[in-house]
Amino acid sequence: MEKQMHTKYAILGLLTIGCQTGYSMKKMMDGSLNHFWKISYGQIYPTLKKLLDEKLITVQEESTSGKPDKKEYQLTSLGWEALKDWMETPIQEIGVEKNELLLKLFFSHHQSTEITLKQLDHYHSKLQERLNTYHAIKEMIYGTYGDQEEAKFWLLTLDYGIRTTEAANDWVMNAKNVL
Amino acid sequence: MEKQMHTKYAILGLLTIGCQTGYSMKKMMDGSLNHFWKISYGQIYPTLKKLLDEKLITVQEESTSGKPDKKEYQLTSLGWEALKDWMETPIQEIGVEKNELLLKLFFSHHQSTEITLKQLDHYHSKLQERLNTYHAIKEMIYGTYGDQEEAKFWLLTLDYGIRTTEAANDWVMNAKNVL
DNA sequence: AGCCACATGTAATGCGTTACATGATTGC
DNA sequence: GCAATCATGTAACGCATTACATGTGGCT
Repeated sequence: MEKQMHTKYAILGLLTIGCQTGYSMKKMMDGSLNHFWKISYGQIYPTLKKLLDEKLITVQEESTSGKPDKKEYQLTSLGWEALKDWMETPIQEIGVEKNELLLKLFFSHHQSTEITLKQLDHYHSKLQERLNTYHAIKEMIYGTYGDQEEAKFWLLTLDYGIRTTEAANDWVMNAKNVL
Repeated sequence: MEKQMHTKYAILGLLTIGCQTGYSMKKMMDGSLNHFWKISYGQIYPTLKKLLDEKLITVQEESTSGKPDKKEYQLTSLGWEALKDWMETPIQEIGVEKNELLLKLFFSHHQSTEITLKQLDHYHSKLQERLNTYHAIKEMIYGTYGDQEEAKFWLLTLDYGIRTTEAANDWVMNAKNVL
């Protein structure tokens, strides 16, 4: 198996939840997976081409009447197998998120406490923004997909974001007291 | 200012806390900043060269007697200024950490609950490992740097890791019950 | 003799973003 | 008429990792 190629499996996965075009994959990512995954067209289209080469997907070009070209992709049985294998494989390691605020804090000894507190406050407001976004997505999922079985899993991933962000918030509060 | 170039400021910062060689910078990163930042020699040495060009640092080559070449870098006043500016600039956005477990969970509707639970258990053990590492680093910092003023900030960054990892752990426990 | 820690560096490669380029359909 | 949404795609660039290449000093 390749090194990373998570993008590949992300796309295979998206094909199983109703995203059949590159465009709709991007939309889904931006709308509902944005808190733990991102993808750009610069990855999507070349990857789709690659997946075709590997026979993991097939395509049906729709050029019905005047409509623009639209390519609808489907998983092949090979594709399903590849996805299943990946889904069952335990993750090798938890990624390290680079955190610019922590990097700054790490070197903050040279700096006035006042400025450090300002940075923490600013970070707190960013976290708060993020929490608001998460709650908005949650409502959206309830509204738009509430009846679908998949929604359970989608809400779980959101809950992860909410809990860890709240923990970060608690940390900020404590850090401000310690300084 | 350049797009990202966080690496540049990470190196400037490391120069202020006693890491004067590329080698010791890497060691410090691996030992104490590993939970929120990583760096490789492939970045360090080219970046040091660049910082020299920009006159943000200077170098003293030590070739005393038979010893191997060793380059000790120092911040110039320009370098201090650049670092200070960066330290005071509020971060533009909180990074999105790609989370492979969440990606898998997002598509788990097609999969047996048994396998999903296995994935969660495995993730839990990874989180636990990470927590152990964090506590070990905490002890190390107390022991090695406990008297230095910087230690306060270093322990705060660790506390961030501990709190968010514990929150992730709580989430796993809850997710297992929900499934 | 062999291994580990110290120490520096480059080249190939991988992964991803950004900016660009194009064009139809729908709704105001 | 104009903006937004739908829709596909590429080229240049940036950032970082990995593997390679080299060498000393000290300890066992």
